[in-house]
Amino acid sequence: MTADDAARAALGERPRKAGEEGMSLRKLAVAPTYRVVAETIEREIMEGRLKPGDRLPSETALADQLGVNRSTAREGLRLLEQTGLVERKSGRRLHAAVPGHQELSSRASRALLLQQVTFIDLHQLLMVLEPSAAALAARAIEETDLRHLEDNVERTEEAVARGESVTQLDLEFHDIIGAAVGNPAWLMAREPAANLMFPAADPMMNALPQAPKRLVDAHREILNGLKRRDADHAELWMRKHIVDFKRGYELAKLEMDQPVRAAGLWSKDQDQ
Amino acid sequence: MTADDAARAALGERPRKAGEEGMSLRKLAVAPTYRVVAETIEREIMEGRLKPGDRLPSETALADQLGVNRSTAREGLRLLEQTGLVERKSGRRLHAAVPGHQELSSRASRALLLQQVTFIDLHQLLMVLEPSAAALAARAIEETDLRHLEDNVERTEEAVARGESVTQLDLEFHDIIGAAVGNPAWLMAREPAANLMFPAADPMMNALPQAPKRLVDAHREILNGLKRRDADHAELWMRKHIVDFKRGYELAKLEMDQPVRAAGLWSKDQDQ
DNA sequence: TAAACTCCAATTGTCCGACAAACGGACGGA
DNA sequence: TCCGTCCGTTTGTCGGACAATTGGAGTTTA
Repeated sequence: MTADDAARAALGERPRKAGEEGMSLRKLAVAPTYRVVAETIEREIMEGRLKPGDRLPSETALADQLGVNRSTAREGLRLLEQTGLVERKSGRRLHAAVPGHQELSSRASRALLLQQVTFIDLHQLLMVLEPSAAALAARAIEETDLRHLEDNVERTEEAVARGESVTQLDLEFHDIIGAAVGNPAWLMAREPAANLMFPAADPMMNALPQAPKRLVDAHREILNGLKRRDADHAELWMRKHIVDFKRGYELAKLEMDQPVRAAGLWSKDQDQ
Repeated sequence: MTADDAARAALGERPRKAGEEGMSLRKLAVAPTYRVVAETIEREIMEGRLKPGDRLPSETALADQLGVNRSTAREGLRLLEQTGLVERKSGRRLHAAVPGHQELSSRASRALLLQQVTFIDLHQLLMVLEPSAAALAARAIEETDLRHLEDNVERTEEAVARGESVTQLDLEFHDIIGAAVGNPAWLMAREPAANLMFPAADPMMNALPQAPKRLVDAHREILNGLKRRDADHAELWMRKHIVDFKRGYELAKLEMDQPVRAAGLWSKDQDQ
């Protein structure tokens, strides 16, 4: 019995010996052991036997339990590490975790880039999502988020006055509203597109002198709506605001149906 | 010079010797080499030096080029493998690839489950997305997709007649429309939620005898709208349809504000 | 000439063993 | 009780090894 077989036995699989007598063509579609390892641990987490926050066994212990070599176990852990199902607390030890929307949406954004998503695509989606987000947020938003927005708008005004770029602050403004909806699914739906579209508007801001001012005004109105819990007002101005993005893009004569290019922030998100 | 240092040198990093004289507190946040490997290859792909479909170097070649051990290179590859940036063509060899929305959205769905997303959350999002999808699809949908929808509706009618479950077909119907929008960002926004909500409606279908019939009727009307390129009609009926989901859930006295549980299809997507 | 077969080198999956560095605690002293 | 030191653990990385599988090159056959 090879160690390979031992591993599969321990994991509840069947050995994949090729030359057995009287066998009926088993052995198809046996996943590599490292993937079986990852799936095993994933199942432990998804089915609640490992709760978020729990420490995972050490690599050696894990390899031992599963009956595989430590290298193999490690490869399985790498798979999970990328998924976000396990994370490092304080450097070393691995803990089970629930994948945050950040990692997932940054990956999704990258995928969209590779899929040659266009400005129009992003705009089409956010044109639908953002106004509704504003309306929903008007009912659900908490005081602290309102303060964050207030603070954000003030900083944006200062940035405009100083002639600095406002894209980052713009992104932040919309993120806060997205989060204020209080719906994890909503966050996940909007974030990949938002992360690409708002930064993609940067060239437009540079080309049109009046654009940043219009942006702040719109943000201000949206914020007013939210503060008054006036869903219609917030939604209306959000819609105007998003429409403005496209109009600005046209005025600046930027190509809307070309694949968007990665904005500057795309190499720094590697660390997490 | 340890091999570790060699690796970092080859990868353009700086060594992380601890006891250098006159150093100014470097060495913080040096990522493990396997991650550097992954990021390096990822950059090759994102910046177009490795185009989708290209074969990656063999593990040994890769390890050699980067000056790291094969085991380390492998761990880096595992990270990418999960991301979907590399995939196996015909079993063995690795090729660069663009992550498909399927892998990403199944991961996202799993994350939503762990984040305790509720039926209300999912419904709130799809209530906004699906009607617009219908309207947009009415303008963009192609003949072949219309045929797929026609086929889908017929199969759904048969399933209803036979008293079989229609959830899978329902999901498929909405997926086709989502795809017909012709917007990768749209797909990514709706799919994670759709994959959870439509199956979550299964218990409701069982509890309410008239529900499947209403579902088919709505699908039929939506399809009619799409065929006539009548965006308003398609959107209207889609809205009714999605509203019905919630109403059905209420009638069936199912808990809408409890975390949705994984539907059956959650263990089969492991193979890809 | 095209299709089928054979065989080998290349590649992957897995294992074994080893070691330095960093971390986490236990332990003992102030 | 607080703090610094010491030691066992754990992780990151390396080297080498081997069986199974595969992609092709080269050869035979239809």
